[in-house]
Amino acid sequence: MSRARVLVLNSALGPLDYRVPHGMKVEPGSIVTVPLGPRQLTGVVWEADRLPSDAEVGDNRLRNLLAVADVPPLRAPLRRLIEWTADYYLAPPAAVVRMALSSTAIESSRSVVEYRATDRLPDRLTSQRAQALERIGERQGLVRELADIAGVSDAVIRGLVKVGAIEPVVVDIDGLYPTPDPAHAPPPLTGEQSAAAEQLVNDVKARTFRPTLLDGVTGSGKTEVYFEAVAEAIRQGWQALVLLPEIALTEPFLKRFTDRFGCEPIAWHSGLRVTQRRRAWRAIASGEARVTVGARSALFLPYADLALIVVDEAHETSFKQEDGVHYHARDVAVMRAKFESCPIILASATPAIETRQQVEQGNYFEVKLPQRFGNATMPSIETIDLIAEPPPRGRWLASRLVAAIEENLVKGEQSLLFLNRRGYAPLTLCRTCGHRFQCPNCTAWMVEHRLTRRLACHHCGHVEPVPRLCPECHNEDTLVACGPGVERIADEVAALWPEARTALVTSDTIWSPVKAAEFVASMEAGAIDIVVGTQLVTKGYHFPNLTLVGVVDADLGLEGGDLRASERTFQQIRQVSGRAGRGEKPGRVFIQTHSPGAQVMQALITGDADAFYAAEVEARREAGAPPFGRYAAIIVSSEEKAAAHDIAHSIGRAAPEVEGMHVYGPAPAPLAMLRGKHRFRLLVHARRTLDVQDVIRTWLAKLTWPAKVRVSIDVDPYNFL
DNA sequence: GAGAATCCTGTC
DNA sequence: ACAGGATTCTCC
Repeated sequence: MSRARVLVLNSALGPLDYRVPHGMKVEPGSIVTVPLGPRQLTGVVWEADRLPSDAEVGDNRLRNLLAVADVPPLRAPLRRLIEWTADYYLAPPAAVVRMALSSTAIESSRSVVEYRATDRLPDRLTSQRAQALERIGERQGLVRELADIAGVSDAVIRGLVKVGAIEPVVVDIDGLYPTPDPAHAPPPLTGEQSAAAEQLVNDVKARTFRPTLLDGVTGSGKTEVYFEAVAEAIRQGWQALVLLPEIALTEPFLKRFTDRFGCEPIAWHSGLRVTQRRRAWRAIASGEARVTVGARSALFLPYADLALIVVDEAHETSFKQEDGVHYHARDVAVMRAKFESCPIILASATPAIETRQQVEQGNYFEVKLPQRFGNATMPSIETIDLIAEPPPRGRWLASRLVAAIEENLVKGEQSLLFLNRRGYAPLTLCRTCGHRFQCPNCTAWMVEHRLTRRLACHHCGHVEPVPRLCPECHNEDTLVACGPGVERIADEVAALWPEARTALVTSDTIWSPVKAAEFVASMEAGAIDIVVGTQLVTKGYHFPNLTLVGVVDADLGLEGGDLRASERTFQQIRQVSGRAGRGEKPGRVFIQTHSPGAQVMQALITGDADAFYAAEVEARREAGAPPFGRYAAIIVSSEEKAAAHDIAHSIGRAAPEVEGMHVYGPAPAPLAMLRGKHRFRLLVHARRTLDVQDVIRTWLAKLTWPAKVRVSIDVDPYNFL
């Protein structure tokens, strides 16, 4: 009799065995529907010897598989990647496999009914109906999606369908995507660029695992160079994947891609509608989707014939997933390339120390682009010592920076002010009694947002209106905002230059690819003089008329002092500096800091990245920090403080004595309370060669804890908060 | 992860 | 003895 081991999409469950009924054909990777008690679940058939089950179940107790999905089985390289990820990041395999399956993608129907407005208006146009029709406009989608867009209930939409103001449209989900044309508009490349491109193209042709760091200064044309490798994959009829760190970057990327290849690639991100997602998934699995661009999650899609992976802005820390499975997309991408036997390109102007180290050790190859494209030169960089020349009281821009912006306005060139802090002020307190507004769910101050007139917690999303009275001493109008956020800088800019056209760029104002596109368009049209923005503006954009960058508070990233603080500050400021002077005109950068003598600041001024990195690498080596040693965090959280505390301590007491490993804590995690849960953290530090995962696995396997306590493990943590 | 089964505890 | 609340077990 034929049995199948199935990895069901439920992290709490181990693998389950089923009987394969007569006439049904399954193989490892097949996506199946299985019965579980009274319910039905989706799962993936797996090699039984690779997924040991905790207790063998006899043949007589097996139930039949219900159905096999009409999509290609997950291929072996992806299955190995899922196993590797679960193993390395100490996550349940089911949680990883879930990232590979878009649950809606595997439904068997070939078409789906969407709805769109007609030009007929209903006889009875209620306010709800009017609102719905106005907000829906030209859009098309499922009833549920249209209702969301319109801010009305499903019933309103269904009512409009009934009276003919909205009509159904049958959408074929397997409709064809256009194929990008490698010969559409190849750009002229410099000698340096073509040499780099040729190397990468050859790697694609060879179709073997080969990781390459594409190390090019900002504005050196990295994208144009790796596009040649993408072009080769398309020419061969294979697939390519480009990973970007943020959705905000996809819009400009799509435009550049279209200019080069004549049509858009497949975009994969959280903002996709259900049908778009389903269609993209199926096209990727069938091999029809030739080039996919996406955020982290695109990494686990079931590519039929993947021949190239590009990780753009590979140094970005947002590639590290901070909830669910704590994976680092850059590292997992390398593993995927290994399992798929294809080249991978890590592109960055400021590569991470870990990546440089891999080059150093000969594990990764390196292709360098040291020159800016065309006549563009690197911007000049100077610091402004906030102690020697402080801004006027209640202001945040020093006079030298103000003067430079003034000059730029007169010349008709654009300026950018960078401050990596959303909102108006990071802390609000009462002048009379000293009361500080803290989030009720987290150990964090409430951040004032003047645009929305709210106090918001940036960790859990809790919002409350800004009160007029102090909740503590009930005095009126005694609340003061402490410190600047981007909104406050924008206020200062408006006060200094009331006639200047300014734009505020943060995740609060640019929350969709469409918004990003609007911003880019008005920048390019010259309709903006001064941009004030968070890290959202530090990368990816190319504005030739932007010639001045001011870093409002360069010390911000150094606070907290985790092991990557200096590196991150260097990368971030170097990236934002790279926005200046990308065209014909030279760029200038001003860095406001309290410690202009600090090594990071000196490295930024002189541009001597090598010396900075050498010093950082030495410091890491001495501390046994990554990449010379490893960390893993064990985070114990619970709504009950005592429960979290007790379990954390019993885990600490059970810590094994292992040569080359040390356990710190437990201690209250730096964010001792997050989203209403109390958190304690143990930090495991180990030498590089130790299999920490295995140690932690056996260590925790001996312990039990009640369901109200959650224990999560973060291997190679980035966020020490 | 959900529903059923079982275990605990306070109250009469 | 028994409600009813919390916890644990079972799904292949």
